[in-house]
Amino acid sequence: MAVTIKDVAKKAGVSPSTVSRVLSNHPRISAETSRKVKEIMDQLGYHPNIMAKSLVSKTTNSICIMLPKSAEELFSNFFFMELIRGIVTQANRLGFDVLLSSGANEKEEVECVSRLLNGHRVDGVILLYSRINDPVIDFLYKNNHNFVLIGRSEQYPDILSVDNDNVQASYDATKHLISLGHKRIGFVSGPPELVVSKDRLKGYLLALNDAGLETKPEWIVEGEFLQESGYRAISFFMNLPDRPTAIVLIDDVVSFGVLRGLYELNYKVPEDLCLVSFNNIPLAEMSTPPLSSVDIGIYNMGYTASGMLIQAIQNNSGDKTVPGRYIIPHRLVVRESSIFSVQKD
Amino acid sequence: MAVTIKDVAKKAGVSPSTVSRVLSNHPRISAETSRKVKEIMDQLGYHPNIMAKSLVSKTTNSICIMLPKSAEELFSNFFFMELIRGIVTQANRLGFDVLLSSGANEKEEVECVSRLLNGHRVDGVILLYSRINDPVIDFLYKNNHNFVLIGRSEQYPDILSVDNDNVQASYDATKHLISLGHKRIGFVSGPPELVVSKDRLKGYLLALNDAGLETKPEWIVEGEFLQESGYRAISFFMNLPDRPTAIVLIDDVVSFGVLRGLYELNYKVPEDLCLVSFNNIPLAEMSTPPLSSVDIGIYNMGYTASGMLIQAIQNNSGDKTVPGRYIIPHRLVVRESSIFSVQKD
DNA sequence: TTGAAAGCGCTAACAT
DNA sequence: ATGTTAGCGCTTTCAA
Repeated sequence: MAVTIKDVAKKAGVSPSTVSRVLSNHPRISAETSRKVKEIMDQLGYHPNIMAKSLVSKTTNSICIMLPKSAEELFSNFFFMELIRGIVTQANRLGFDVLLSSGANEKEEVECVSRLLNGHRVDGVILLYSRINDPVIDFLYKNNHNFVLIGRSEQYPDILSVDNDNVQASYDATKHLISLGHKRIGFVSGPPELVVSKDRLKGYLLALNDAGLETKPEWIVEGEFLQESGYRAISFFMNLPDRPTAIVLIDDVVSFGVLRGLYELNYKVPEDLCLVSFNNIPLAEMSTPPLSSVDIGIYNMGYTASGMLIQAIQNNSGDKTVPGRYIIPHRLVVRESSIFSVQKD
Repeated sequence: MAVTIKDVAKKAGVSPSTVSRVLSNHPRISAETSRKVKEIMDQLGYHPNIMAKSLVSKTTNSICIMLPKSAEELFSNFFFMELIRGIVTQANRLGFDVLLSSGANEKEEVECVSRLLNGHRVDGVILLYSRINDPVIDFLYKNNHNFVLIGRSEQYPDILSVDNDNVQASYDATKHLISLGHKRIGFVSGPPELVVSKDRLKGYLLALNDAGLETKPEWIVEGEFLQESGYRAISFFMNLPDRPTAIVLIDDVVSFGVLRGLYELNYKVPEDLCLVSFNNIPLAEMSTPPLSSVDIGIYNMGYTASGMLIQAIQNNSGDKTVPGRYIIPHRLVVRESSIFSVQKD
């Protein structure tokens, strides 16, 4: 049997409550007793039972990360790992543990957060994705749980969320290509049910409109956050009669597929086609040619989301002065994949 | 206040213990009461308090994943994300939650697992890495905790672990290059404190020896699981008077750095240098040229480790018939980066 | 088949 | 500054 607070109390000749006070650095405890109790504690190898503490304090000092139903299909792994690193780092710094969960589908996801939150297993949840019309968000919102979104919700614009200004980011990326003289610019998007796909598409269209450039439905293709998407998209694009001379891509990984496809078709980047994508993963710098990419501060998003959630949890019995929405700044990193200027035609 | 077992009991006109029995599918409970109680449960929106249950049952149905101190520096993110996916999937399937933790250094890591395990927060731990002389492993082993290692321990060969036969895998990769006629083969290793680096180096040397080929200290360089390592290594290799015509690399990501470096130096793969690396990440297939790589079944390793740990936890009060060590099979996937045969010289 | 009661390890009034 | 006491919500003998 593990050593409990009572064992420590007995051996130290004090009451259990005194030991408890020492544990939580209660102000009104004599330095002497504190020292003695602490000594006995590690003499006995005492470790507080976290479950017992949680039971009475009604707080778990834990948060939960919900992975999307099929992380492997939707996103580049890099994105998630980086987000998670940020979340875990900040949570640990603030004395919180992090639980990782996922469901096979939306129903399971709801059941999962419900079990965890209502079962007092965790104090709050971070969703790593923002889907349009998400039942998980509905559940969390309606039951007044603590949660923060990576991204944003269209239905509930005021909920806690950490996001980029994806419209602006995409606008910037597109603008960059326009400034190089490109007139025909394509867009490879992500899954349409994700808010981020929608926002980036919007920014792209806005930039073209502002520049008075033509937009064509066939210059926009939807895909996933996978190389295959880029690979497929490119054979489509390059066969168009009026093919784009540059494209904006939802994710660096998609660019890799494009690069591969272009190589096989014997096209050169940036001479035949300029590329700008999002996320700026480390590999972007090392590809041939190095990829222009919008750095969106993924780690920072995770870190910030984690801090926001924990602040919300701790403020919960007080005033609700937590800001609703936090925008992580983005930064376009121009590399070789987009340094080719188009000749006047 | 949340609804408790008592509220359900009162409303159903039974005792709390009956409700508890319904919850755990106790055999001796009438179908009628069970039905009625369950009805009341979701009528009231009852959710069992996981902490309270843990406190009395002395089991948490949770395991913990320890991330290495600086995941970002040591390994490709892909590797970890894939491992984690496997662990979480299997754990959830078996009704376990997964906690994610990390420490800034080895001391913090020990403190962390100690707090979690001794504090009855989790029932067991999975270590995602195998370092030589690891104090975390010491701690876990000496305190008789439930844990499994991804990799293996040299000090404690009998502990639960999931691993590849890395010596053989590296032997196979090297043998493949030898069979193409290469006589001068280099090796880019990982951090020397990792067991996996040691094992793969061993397999490489073994293959060269078995083939009666020369080995040279300058054909072996140590690095990290980063592109930069490959990038640096290659400028070193290519300046050697008797430079290798092929290299084995510890990780695909390192190969990407090599590819970039070779491109800048105006060398061609596989004509000037053949490459084989480990892990077979999705990008390996999409690089130019596609990379030959040893698939080590990362997801499977995580999945298996998770299952083993949970089995160990559940068997703990019974017989110790859990197998100590599980080897995940590997498979060399040959692609363009290594299809060039050397001419007889 | 069900109920009563004790207790898991801890905290937090309320005393002193 | 410290002790006493009463639970937190659940499971589990023991009795009925």
